[in-house]
Amino acid sequence: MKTTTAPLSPRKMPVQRRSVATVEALHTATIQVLVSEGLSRCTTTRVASRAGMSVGSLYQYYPNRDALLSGVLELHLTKIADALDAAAISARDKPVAEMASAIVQAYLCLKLANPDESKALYAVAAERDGARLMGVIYQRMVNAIAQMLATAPDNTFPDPVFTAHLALGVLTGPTKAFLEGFIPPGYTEQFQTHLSRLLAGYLQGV
Amino acid sequence: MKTTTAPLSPRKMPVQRRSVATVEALHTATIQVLVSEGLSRCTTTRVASRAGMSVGSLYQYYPNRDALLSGVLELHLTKIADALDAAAISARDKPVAEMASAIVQAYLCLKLANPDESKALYAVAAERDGARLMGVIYQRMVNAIAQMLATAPDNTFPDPVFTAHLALGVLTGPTKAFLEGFIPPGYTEQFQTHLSRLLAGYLQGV
Amino acid sequence: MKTTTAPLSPRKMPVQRRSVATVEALHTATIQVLVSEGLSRCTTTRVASRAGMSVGSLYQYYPNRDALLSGVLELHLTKIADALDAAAISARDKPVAEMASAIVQAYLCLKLANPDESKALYAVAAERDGARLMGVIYQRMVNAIAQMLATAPDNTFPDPVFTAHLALGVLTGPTKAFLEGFIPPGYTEQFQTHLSRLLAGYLQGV
Amino acid sequence: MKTTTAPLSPRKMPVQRRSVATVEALHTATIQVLVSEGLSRCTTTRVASRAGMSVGSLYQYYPNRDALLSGVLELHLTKIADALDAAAISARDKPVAEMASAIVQAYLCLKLANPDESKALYAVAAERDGARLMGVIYQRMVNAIAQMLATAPDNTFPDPVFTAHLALGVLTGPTKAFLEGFIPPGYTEQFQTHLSRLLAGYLQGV
DNA sequence: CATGAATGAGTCTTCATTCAT
DNA sequence: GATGAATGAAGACTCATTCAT
Repeated sequence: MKTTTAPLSPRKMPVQRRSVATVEALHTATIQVLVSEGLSRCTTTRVASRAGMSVGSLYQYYPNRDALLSGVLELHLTKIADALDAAAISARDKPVAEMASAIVQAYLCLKLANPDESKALYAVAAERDGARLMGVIYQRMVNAIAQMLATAPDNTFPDPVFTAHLALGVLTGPTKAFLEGFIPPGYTEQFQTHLSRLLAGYLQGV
Repeated sequence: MKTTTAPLSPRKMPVQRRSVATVEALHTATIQVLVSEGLSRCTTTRVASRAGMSVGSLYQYYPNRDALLSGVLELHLTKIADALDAAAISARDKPVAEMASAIVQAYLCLKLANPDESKALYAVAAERDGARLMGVIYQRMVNAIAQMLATAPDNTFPDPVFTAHLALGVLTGPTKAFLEGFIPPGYTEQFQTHLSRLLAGYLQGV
Repeated sequence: MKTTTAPLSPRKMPVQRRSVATVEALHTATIQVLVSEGLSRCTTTRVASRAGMSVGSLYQYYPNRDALLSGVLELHLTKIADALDAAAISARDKPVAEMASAIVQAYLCLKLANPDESKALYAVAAERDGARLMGVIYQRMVNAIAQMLATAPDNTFPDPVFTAHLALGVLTGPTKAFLEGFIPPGYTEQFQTHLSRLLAGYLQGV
Repeated sequence: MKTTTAPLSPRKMPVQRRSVATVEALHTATIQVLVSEGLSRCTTTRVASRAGMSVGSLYQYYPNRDALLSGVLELHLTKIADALDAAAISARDKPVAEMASAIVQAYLCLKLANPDESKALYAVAAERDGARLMGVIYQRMVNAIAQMLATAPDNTFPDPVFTAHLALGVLTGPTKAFLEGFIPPGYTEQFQTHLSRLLAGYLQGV
């Protein structure tokens, strides 16, 4: 499928290339099925056929349904953690207000970029395996934030990790409400502004 | 469901009593199974037998599995919304700092009282039907908060509903992290203090 | 299915009665499918439908396919071991020639009574789980024979267990050939006679 | 299968050499997989990869899974039948005691040489196709023994074929018990002696 | 009303086999 | 010829739901 015949090094790449394309197709299909049918009706067969392949092929790339779901979730969470990481590093030694808006921006930017994906994955993250994964990535993000906070020139945090926990919670909570559609989409602008302000306020006041 | 009619005729009492007890047993059992087996393995048979009855009896009280799950979730969410409602009403006309701690207190008090229940229900809330329900209750809570905010003597909110959205997000986000065990349980004390301060800071600064 | 409405104690028996009948139906069906389709095509669905029930019902009685197959095999082997046991006990203190014909008779009697069953189960016994089971029952039979041999008035066996092993092998080997149809069915008479004589000869000569 | 033509043209040699080697590799791999995974998990892919080749290549040598399994079984049985044949021919005109030990020796020698192989193939022989094959080879062996018996100088067999059947059964039964590990390996020595004596006794007494 | 056996649709997963490269 | 990805039929097993007792 999708035999993107590259002009360069046409020999060995195909294997890699096809794999990557296939995996991507599966990810996309998984999210589509998740969105359109919900987690419990997101079956391997359905995902495979939405991805334009047979079940058998799906199992060539993922050992089982959980692995597929976890894989998709992991990719999503990793992208966000990476972005947050990068933002947290860039914002080191900046005033806390800038730190706040840096991570809010990084987090929202990705989350709101693919709202469907984000929303669909909440259910996956809530299941057994998903929660485990969440925990791991969550810690990564907390650490990134904590380390950033420790460099703040205009404030000293007695317990940066704990503060980071709250900061991350402040990010995730309202964002989820936004993605679930509880907060009307018209508020997008304000949403980001307020979140930054809210977070900055907290960080300054600790 | 099955609103066994008014408590007028005393002859019906026993029946209703039994019903209520049974429904309660089912709720408890559901949560236990949810905790021990996870959502996907939370089957009607398992719930029924954990509740000490037969599947058939379960279906006397709930028309199907989804209704059972929704029922449990609804009860949980309603309790919280009620508590929040009450707190929001009590805190009217108080300074925003008091408002903040009032709703934080009300929310946390219930959520942390049955952490297992709360945690188990995240998965239920993430599925189709659960999300619908969440939306409804969420709006209730937002409204409660918004109306409270409108009475604040020390601040005027240009858009109380929007502010309420953020406020609620601030409550849910960190709390979820806490319940999932991402934030170590040792922080319980600090957690509530910081959450109140965080929220108060925001409400004062809007 | 097969509501053998007994006249006596109609209340609680049904559960037992139905179970027994159902299990029996499953055993019979299993053997029929084994005979007609072979082990690899002996699927749970096929067995269930041959037994006149749904797959689900089958799984109410056996946790999985292996358990079903093992169950059928076990019943078969146990019947034989029981018969052999009894024969071996009866033949204690008898001359070895009588011992020989006693166990040959007991073994053949059952094996040849249901040749289809016996034959069909060879494949089951050859698979993983079957072999384990075989080992257990085999030891039982060896012990029964060995203990019988130890009481022989006209011979002393230096190692009755080992002799019993060979004796049992002498029973199983030719019998299998017979059941598989390698030895023409016309020889039934002679078969038993020769087997007894063969065994007696060995036991006398040790 | 695929009887790669005679060794006349030397140009073909390499090809044939490769074929033979490949087939051998497949046989070995099949037995290894059989031993380690059991018959039902002995898949073409697994066998191929254990043999260091791709599934596709396997299908170059065998039209399907059954053919592979049958091929391996056939080779095994043929080796034994050949050995028995040879022994039976060599023992012609010898006293029955010598005949007995000749065929016992020939049979056991091969069977015990590769106990894993022998044991693994019992399951294959028990399935549909295997049983057919068994029948064919079994007849060959019976005939070989019968013809040998007919030349015995010290006994006259009224029905040499029938006697051969029993004789062969006496070989296979205890041997299987031995290979399955039911008879402790320590008895190897005695096993052969007793088997010979047992068989000789029978042949003399007919 | 309670019970729990029966049902069978629907899942996940495996594997023999093919065929484009 | 070799390769191994793709296919999809088929099998094991589960579970929501019903209904006879």
